Amino acid sequence: MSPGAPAYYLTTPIYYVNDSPHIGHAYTSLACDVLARFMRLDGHRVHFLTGTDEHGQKVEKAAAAAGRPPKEFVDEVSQRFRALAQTMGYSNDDFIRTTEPRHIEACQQLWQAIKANGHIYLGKYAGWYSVRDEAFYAEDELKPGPGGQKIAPSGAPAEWVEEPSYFFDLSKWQDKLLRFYDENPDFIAPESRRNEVLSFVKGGLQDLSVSRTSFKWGVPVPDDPAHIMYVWLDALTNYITAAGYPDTASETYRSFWPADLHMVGKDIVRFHAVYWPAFLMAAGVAPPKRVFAHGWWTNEGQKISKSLGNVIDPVALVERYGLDQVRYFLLREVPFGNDGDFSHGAMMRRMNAELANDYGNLVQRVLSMINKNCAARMPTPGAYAPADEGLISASERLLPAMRDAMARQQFHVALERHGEVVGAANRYVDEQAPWGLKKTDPKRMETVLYVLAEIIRRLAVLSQPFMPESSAKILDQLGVASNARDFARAFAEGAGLTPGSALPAPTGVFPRFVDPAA
RNA sequence: GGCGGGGUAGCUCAGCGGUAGAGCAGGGGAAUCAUAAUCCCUUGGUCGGGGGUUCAAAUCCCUCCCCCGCUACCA
Repeated sequence: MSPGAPAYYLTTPIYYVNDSPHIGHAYTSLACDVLARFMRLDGHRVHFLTGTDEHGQKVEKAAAAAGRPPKEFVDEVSQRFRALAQTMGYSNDDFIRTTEPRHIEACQQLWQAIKANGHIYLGKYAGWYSVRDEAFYAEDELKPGPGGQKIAPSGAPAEWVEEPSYFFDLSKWQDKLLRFYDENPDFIAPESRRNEVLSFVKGGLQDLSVSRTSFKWGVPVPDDPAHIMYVWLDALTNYITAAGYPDTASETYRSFWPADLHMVGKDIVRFHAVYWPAFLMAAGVAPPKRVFAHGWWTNEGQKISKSLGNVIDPVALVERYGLDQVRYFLLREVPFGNDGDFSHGAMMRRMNAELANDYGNLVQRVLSMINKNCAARMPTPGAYAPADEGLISASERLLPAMRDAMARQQFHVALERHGEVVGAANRYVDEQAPWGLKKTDPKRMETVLYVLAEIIRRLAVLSQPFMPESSAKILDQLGVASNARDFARAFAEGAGLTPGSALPAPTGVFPRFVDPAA
């Protein structure tokens, strides 16, 4: 990638090490991975970041329960997320851990910048706390219990506690945030989430407690090590840590910050779209360009929960259906941003109808005709007929169409456009009936098969971000050089397939799923 | 309660002032190169209920009924 190429920085949230990796994690990272691959192929210098959030009381307790020092404990459990990245084929450029020195330094520097600007003050954090739930509750959430006790919604007793805490003066940021949203209408997507954030901020903001003294496992507050930084100030900072902060003069920082996109689940929009830009503005750091909040999955129509025991393990899906098939399904099935339902039936329909029957079979029927009728060599085209031109031009319009969809994170639209060209190509095969031309007009047959091979080349180039392995197999079978698969080269003048070049025997790329139960 | 989104064919959804659309599922046919894949045609809806505006309303207004999200400091 040339040094002058435009930079593109995108992030997943850092995943809490105490969780087991599930489909939610896989989904967020997958969306980023596909976008990262797309942008790389489209000539960008991409920095794709993911990682783990390793601090907090729960981790401290879990480590203690396991009888291990916290650091040793997180070294082990964070490995599960790196393994997931491996299994799912993610192309992240960095994997950040909040326990790394670079991150601790960045957090403390950011804290000092915010404090130096007068936005952090020492106060007292007071509230109704339930030890059993490890959570604070608002007055109106509590019910009166026996003996004047306050009872939390969970049924656990709550007690009034006070502890010294540093506060961030979030209450002063309402107007600035609203102006920021107004000036950056694309900052929060989709629209529905933007509305929610706007109404939340318009409703008024309270100062935010940003330190704790009740546990130790976290980033120490500069000049007051009795406090550790609380939750989001620590976690969110990872995005600038990985860009090189506090070294704002570094090449990395100047290229990649502000980030182009923070991909998040809908449950954590507020932290990313309200607190984070406020923290950064308070420190004099530019806020990110965009936050996209995607939806959640249900399992066969059921809400997913640990207690129901219907958590979806992405690794098991990949073993059952195949990596590219799962990648395709997750991004094709649901308008990105909406909630979606994962079901075996839907998975099977997509992978059989759209991948095996439409796309895979298109490739297979064309390659085997070439193999059998053109002596396993790329056919030589004659002059193009209007039908040929029509199909070629449809494939040329596909890149800009997909680029536009990807810029808006509308993965399903990108795949839909791709599928439309697959459909057009299948219709073209039937209309041209090259098997009939074999006897009547072999020159024409060669032209038709060449046009089809060209269309397949472009389709495979464009499906690489979504289905890297399968697309590579197709491009290999067409004899496309591995350095000719980026968009600029693949769509350049004269980038077409070489007539007469020898081709390997075709092998199927998208197997049909046969249900053993059926 | 407040704010926001939604209720359209069996399913998932698009349409948002001009006499109802797509994909899948269902039915019929063509073709036979191919992973029994492909292609063509087709059944199917009083567009949540009621009222109103308009020459004309899924589409605008009013009202009622349902569903979902947000309504702050576990991540």
